Amino acid sequence: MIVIDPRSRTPIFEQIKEQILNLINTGELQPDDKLPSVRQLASELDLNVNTVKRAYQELETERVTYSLLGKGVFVSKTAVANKIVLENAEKELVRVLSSSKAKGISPERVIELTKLIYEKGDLND
Amino acid sequence: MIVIDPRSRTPIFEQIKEQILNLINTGELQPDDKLPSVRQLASELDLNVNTVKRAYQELETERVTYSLLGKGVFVSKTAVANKIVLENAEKELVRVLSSSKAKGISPERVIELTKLIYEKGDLND
DNA sequence: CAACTGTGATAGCACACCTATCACAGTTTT
DNA sequence: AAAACTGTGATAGGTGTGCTATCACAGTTG
Repeated sequence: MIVIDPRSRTPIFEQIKEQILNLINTGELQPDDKLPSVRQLASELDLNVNTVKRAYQELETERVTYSLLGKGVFVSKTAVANKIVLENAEKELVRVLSSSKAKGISPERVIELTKLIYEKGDLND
Repeated sequence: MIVIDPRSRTPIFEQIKEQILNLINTGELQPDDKLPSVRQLASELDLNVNTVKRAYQELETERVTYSLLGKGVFVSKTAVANKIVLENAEKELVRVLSSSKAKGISPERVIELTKLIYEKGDLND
C-alpha cells in the first residue's frame, strides 16, 4: 500500500519511488512481480498518470524495474533496489551524522539513540 | 563566514538560517552580537535584500535574534538558538536512524559510521 | 544632513511539480 | 475482430515557491 502526503515538501513522484523501493526491499514486491499499472495507481492515489509515470520511469532508469509495452512494469530480477535503498540510506545517514556532530550532539548520544531505536520498536513519543 | 550553494535544493534563505544558527551554536556569534546588516550580507552573497530579510525574520520569529529598527539584528540573550539547533538536529537524527533501521542498515554499521565521523575529521571521500 | 540600520509592499520572473488531454503502440480479454 | 487493458509521447496550462527588482518609510548614527 502506497500512501501520499500531499503536504510534504518531497515531491509526490519521489514519495512513490521511495515507497516502491521499500516494498521491494522488504520483499513485499518480488523480482518479476508486476507493479500496479500507471493508470490504476494514479486512480488509487487520485493523481495524474504523468506523475506516476515519472516515478516509474525514474525507477526504470535506475534499473530497479523494467517495462514491457502493453504488459506492464515489473521488478528487476537483479536486486538493484536493495543496493539503491541501502546506498541512499547510508548516504543520508552519513550526512545527518556529520550534521549532528557539527551541531553539538555527542557521539555517546548518537549511540544511545541508535540502541534505543534498534532495540526497542518504533519511536512512539 | 556564510557560504551559499545555489545548486542546493534547500532554499537560500534556509541555508542562511542554518549557518547563522551554527555560528551561534559554536559560539562564533555571542549573545547580543550584531549580525551583518541585511544589505551588507545581501551584497556579500550577491543576493537580494529580501532573501536575507526573510532568513532574519524567521530567525526572529523563532526568538533566535531580535532586531532594533535603525540599529541592526542581534543574537538573543537567551540561548534559544542552541536549543533549537539541538532539538532539530536530534529530531532529524532520530528520523534518519529509524529510517536506517527500516531500510536494513545494521546498528553496528551505524555505530561504525558514527565513530568514523566523530573521530576522524570530515567525510572527504 | 548624509549614510547607515530594519521594515513593508508590490510586481515580475523562473523553475519545479502537477494536472489535463489527446494520441499512438502493443497486449490481453472477450 | 473488438474492447479494454498495458506503456509511452507530446503539448499545454495551472500553481506554488523562491528569488529578484524597486520604491518607500521609519529610526539610528556620525
